[in-house]
Amino acid sequence: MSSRPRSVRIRDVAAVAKVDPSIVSRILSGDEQLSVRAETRQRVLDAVERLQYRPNRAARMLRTSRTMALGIIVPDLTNATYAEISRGADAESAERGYILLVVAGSLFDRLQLLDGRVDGLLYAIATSEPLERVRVPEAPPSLLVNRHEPGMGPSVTVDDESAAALATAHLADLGHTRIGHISGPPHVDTSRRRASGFAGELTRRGIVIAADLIVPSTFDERAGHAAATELLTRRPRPTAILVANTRAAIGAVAAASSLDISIPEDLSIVGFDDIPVAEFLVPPLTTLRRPLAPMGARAVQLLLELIEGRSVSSEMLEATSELVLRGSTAPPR
Amino acid sequence: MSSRPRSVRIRDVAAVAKVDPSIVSRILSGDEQLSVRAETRQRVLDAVERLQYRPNRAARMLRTSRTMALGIIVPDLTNATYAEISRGADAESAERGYILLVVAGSLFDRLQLLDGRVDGLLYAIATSEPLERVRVPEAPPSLLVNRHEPGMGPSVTVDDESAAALATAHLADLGHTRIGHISGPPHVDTSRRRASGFAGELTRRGIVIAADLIVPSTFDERAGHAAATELLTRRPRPTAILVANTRAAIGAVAAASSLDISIPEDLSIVGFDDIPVAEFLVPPLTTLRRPLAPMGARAVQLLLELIEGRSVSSEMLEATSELVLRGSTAPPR
DNA sequence: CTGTTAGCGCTTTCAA
DNA sequence: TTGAAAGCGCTAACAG
Repeated sequence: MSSRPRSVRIRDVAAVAKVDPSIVSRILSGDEQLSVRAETRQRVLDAVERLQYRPNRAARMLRTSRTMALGIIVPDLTNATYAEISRGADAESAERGYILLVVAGSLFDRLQLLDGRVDGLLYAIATSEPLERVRVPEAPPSLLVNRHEPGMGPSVTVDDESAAALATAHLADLGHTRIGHISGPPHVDTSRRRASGFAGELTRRGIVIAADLIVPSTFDERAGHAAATELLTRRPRPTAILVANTRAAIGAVAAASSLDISIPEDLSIVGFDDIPVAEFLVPPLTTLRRPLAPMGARAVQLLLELIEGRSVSSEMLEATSELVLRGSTAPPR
Repeated sequence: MSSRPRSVRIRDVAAVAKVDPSIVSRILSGDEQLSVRAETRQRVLDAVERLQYRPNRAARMLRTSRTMALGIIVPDLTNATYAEISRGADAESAERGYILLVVAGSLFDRLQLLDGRVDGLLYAIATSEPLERVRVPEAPPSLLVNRHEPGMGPSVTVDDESAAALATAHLADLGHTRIGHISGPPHVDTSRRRASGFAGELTRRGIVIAADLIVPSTFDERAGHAAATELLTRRPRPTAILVANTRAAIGAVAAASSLDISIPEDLSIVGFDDIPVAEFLVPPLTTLRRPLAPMGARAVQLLLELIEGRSVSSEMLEATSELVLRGSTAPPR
């Protein structure tokens, strides 16, 4: 039961350096206005070093009403897409002197516990989170990432529609005409933009879209498996599928295998988001590499604007998605 | 540039309820000692409700020297094993009134930014993080999870040795005698305990262990691919491989496929950790389901002990691992 | 059963 | 170029 040693306070440093605490404070926070003799500054720095002084975070927060932390809420930590978005957000946060805190789970549950710990919040929620409840009193400035929702405030997205069109064009170029789409939850705009890119490209090429070849799903393997099974029992069977998420695409590959359908001979598959596992599936998965990290980084920039009181409007990133060609796509046989 | 409205303070609530701020404070923090008239309590609660009062976190932290937050540092967010450990830790934290903050990256870089934001820290670092540097002044009470390191303070692990033995026994029972092991980094005790469980079980059965059938690797698909390629070009070739990590196992499956070796006919594979994707690989992967969430939960319990000043010793969980039989293992042909 | 008081450690405005 | 003073909002010991 060792009681922890009392920590070093700014006044201890001041005493050692023989200056006033306010001088120490201003030196340490890099106050531009301050003019101080080089020798005095050195004395202070030495004292800080010698005493191993670390400012008390709570006191600083109380005084400045700033936490210098940002949060990102993700539906679950298992999703590599969010991991990548977070990575970009994290790097940008660090750049700006903030720490990014990742919290998993439902937004609504977490808001109270997060209250007062962050200056702003990124919502990376592609799931069916009841977004209406987000506008609660304890919510700090916030920004939606990878999703846009009218009335929900500003957001950052990428051009999912063009990405879907790019993948669809690839499949059509290979000669596929009966192409299915396993889409995300229909109430999420990201899903709708992808579906519309898919349909638009087919229309542009004069390929008729069978309505029953678009099957909604969610973002995990099991749901992808179920959706693909449904799609692959349709007659005539699609010869290619664009899957709106790589985890679901993995499920789709498994479903094809259960049905003894070979990839890519009998079925081509393209998945959204080039997560690390994609390259090592059998066959390696052709994917759409969306600019996820840049999206996370941009989200932080905009959130910081918001925190500083400037108004911000929703943005779609200029950066485009790239098609990563691997073994899961081929001409129909 | 709208300046945010000044927030409601405890004294505002006190004024409305016509009591002293200290009464409000004690009612809200559930002070047992306090005896207060039911009617007074109600007046306070009503005022809190009406004013939408939320205590200022920084002030509370400053006063109590407690943040009521715990942190967990993971090497990267992409790893489903850590995600599962975090899930368990998160649930237990919530139970105890704490929030769990997840931070990705290198421990050493993050310590400063995390300083003062958490009461304790879980290190879920299976990588080659230079652990010596952990003992820096700004480190709060901490606990190692999924890894034990002498001199590094208390840890929580599970019985990896028995788990490895269990998987090895399964392979031997199927009739395999030439079994390889793709292990984790040799300087991590978790890897060594697995390798020792593997070797022990073979010895117990009188199976000779060829030293060149144990190949070290790290925890991702690419490394697993490389290690498996190495292993599968040995002659005579192993007919089964125990892989110390599921991401590496995925790489191993890919390597077998590149070499035209069929699973499970020509090669059986067992991976550590039953991550969601395992069930949907082709073939579905036989895995060891370690009690990851319980390990995370127990880690939080012990960390809380540590924070309360009690001394804690390293623990290995009683809960055992379970072998999840799927399609990647079969008798040798 | 309720109120008074002091102070956590810091930053910032103002004065010298 | 440096110092003095005030106060952020809360809790806890003590007093009544």
